[in-house]
Amino acid sequence: MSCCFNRSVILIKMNFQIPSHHLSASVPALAVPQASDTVSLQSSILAVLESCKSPSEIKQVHALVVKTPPLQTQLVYNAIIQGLSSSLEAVAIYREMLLKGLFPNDYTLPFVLKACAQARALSEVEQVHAHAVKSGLLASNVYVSNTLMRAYAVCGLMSDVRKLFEGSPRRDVVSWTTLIQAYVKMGLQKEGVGAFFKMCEAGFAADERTLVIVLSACAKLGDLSLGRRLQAYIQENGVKRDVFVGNALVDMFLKCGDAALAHQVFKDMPVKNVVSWNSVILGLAQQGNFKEALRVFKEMQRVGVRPDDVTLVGVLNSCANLGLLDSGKWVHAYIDKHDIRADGFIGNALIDMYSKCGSIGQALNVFQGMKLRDVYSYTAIIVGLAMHGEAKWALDIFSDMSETGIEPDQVTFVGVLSACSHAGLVEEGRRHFENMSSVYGLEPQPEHYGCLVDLLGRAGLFAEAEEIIRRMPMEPDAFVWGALLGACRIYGKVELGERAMKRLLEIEPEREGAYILMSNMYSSEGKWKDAIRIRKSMKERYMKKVPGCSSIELDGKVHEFRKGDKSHPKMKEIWKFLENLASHLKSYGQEDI
DNA sequence: TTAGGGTTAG
Repeated sequence: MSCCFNRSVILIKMNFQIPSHHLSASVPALAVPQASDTVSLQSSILAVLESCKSPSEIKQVHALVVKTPPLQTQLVYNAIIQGLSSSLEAVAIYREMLLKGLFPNDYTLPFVLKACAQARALSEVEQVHAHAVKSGLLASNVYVSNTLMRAYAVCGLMSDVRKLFEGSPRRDVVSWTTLIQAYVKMGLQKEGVGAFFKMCEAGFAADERTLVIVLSACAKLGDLSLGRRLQAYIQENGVKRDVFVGNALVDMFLKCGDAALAHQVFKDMPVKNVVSWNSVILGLAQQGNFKEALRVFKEMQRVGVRPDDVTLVGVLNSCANLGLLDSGKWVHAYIDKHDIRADGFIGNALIDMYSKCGSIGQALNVFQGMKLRDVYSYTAIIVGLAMHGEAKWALDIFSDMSETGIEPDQVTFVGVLSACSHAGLVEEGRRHFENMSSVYGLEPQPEHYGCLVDLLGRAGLFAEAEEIIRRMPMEPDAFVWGALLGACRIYGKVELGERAMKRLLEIEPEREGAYILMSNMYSSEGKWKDAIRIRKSMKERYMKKVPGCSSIELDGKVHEFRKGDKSHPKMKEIWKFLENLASHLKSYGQEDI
C-alpha cells in the first residue's frame, strides 16, 4: 500500500491549520505507566486511550504523544483520530500524523471522513479523497469508499456520490444503502426507490437499515402499494423487525393514508419507544384526526411513556385545530415545568395553538418571549394577528421581520395578504403582492392570487380582480373563484357571480358552498325564482349543507355546537346571551350580523 | 478499533 503512496503530494495538498493547543503539550493529567521498551509503551498508551471517556481526555493523551516521539505510530494516531472523529479536530490530528511521516491506512480514513462529513467540510473531503485515491485505499477498501460516498452525500454532491458508487470495484449492502439514502436526503425519493430495486436485482439482500430508508422514501411519496410491497419484502426476506423498522412502517402507512394498517403495525410492535408514539400522534394530526391523536397521547401517558418535544408539538397542533385552549395551556405548563425550551418547533406550535384558540395575547407573549425566532415563528404570529383582525399589527411585525433579515416564504405572504384584505388595505396589498416576486423571488401561488382577488373584490374593484384572474400563469383554483363569488355576493353582482359559480362548480362540483352563496345572492336581489332553482338543483344532486360546527372547551369539557342543533342543555341561556350581544352590537352601529 | 436507520411547525 505505502509503496504507491506519494507523501509529497499529500503534504502539499493538506493545508489544514493545526490548532496551537495540539502542538503545545499541556501537563498530562493521566498517569501513563512507565515502560521499558517502545512496544509496551505503545500498548500502554493504547490502553489509556481506550479508557478515555471524553474528547478532552483524548487531547491530553495526544499532548503526551506530541512530546514522546516513540509513541508517534500509525496505531496510536489512528486511536486518537478515532476518539475525536466527531469533530474536525480529528482532521488536524490527521494532518499532524502525515507531517510526522506516517501513512494513513484503512482504519484512518473512515474516521477522518466521518469528522469531515459531520462538519460538512467539503474542501477537506476533497483533499482526503485525493489521499484515498493516491494511497490506493479507495480502490481496495469498501469502508473507505462508503464513508467517502457518505461524506459527499452530506455535502449535497449527488453526482460525486454516484460517480464513486459506479466506480467502486466492490459494493456491499452499505454502499447501496448509502446511495439510496443520498437520493432520499436530496428529495429524489423515486430515484432512491429505483436504486433499492436495482439493489435487489443485483442480488443483494436489504437489511433493516436499508428498509428504514426506503420506507421513509415511500412515506414521502405517499405510495401505499409500494408500501405494501415493502412490508411483504420485510416478511419474506426475514428482515429483523426492530423498533426502527416498526416506526418507519407506522409512519409510512400513516403518510400513505392507511391509518388502520399503521395502527395494526403499532399494536404488533413488541418494543415501542417515544418515537413510535410520536409517529402515531403526528400522523393522526396530519390527517386531521385530532381527537384520535389526543386519545393516543392520553394512552401514552397512561402506559407511562414520557413525552418529548416532538410529542408536544403534535399535541399542541391537535389542541390548536380543536380549539382546546385549556388542554393547550396544560401542555404549556408541562413545557415550563420540565424546562423544555420554547424556541423552535415548540415555541412556534404554542403561538399557533394560542392564536387558533382565540388567545392572541398569549400568542404574542410566547412570540415576544422567544430568544430565537425563525420564519415559522414570524409567519405563525402574522397569520394569527391577521385572523384576529389585527391587520396593522401583523404588518408591523412583517416589517420587523424584514429588518431582522429573516426571509419570508410563501406562507408568510398568505398571512400578509390576508391581513391587507381584512383591513381593506388595497394599495399595501398590491405592493406586497408585487414584492413577492420582485424583492423576495417567490412566485405567487393560487392562494396568493385568491387573497389578492379577495382584497380587490371586497373593495369593489371587480375589473382589476378579473384582470388578475385572466393574467394568472396557472389555472385559477376554487379559492380564487370562491373569493370572486364572495365579493359578488357583497356587491350584488349577479352576472359576474354566475360566471364565477360556473367555474367554481367545474372545479368542485360536489361542494355546496357555491350554491349557497349564489342562492343567497339571488334572494337578496329579490330573484326568488333563481334562488329556488339553485336550491332545487342542490337537492337533485343530493347535496346537503354540512352543518357548520364550532367547539369550545370549558373546565376540561368540550362543548360542540352545530347549525340547527338545539341539544345543548343550556341552549336557552346561550340564545338569550347571544341575542343580548347582538342588540348590544347593533347599538354600536353594526347592522348586519 | 472502521461505513448506512425512524418522528418535529406556520
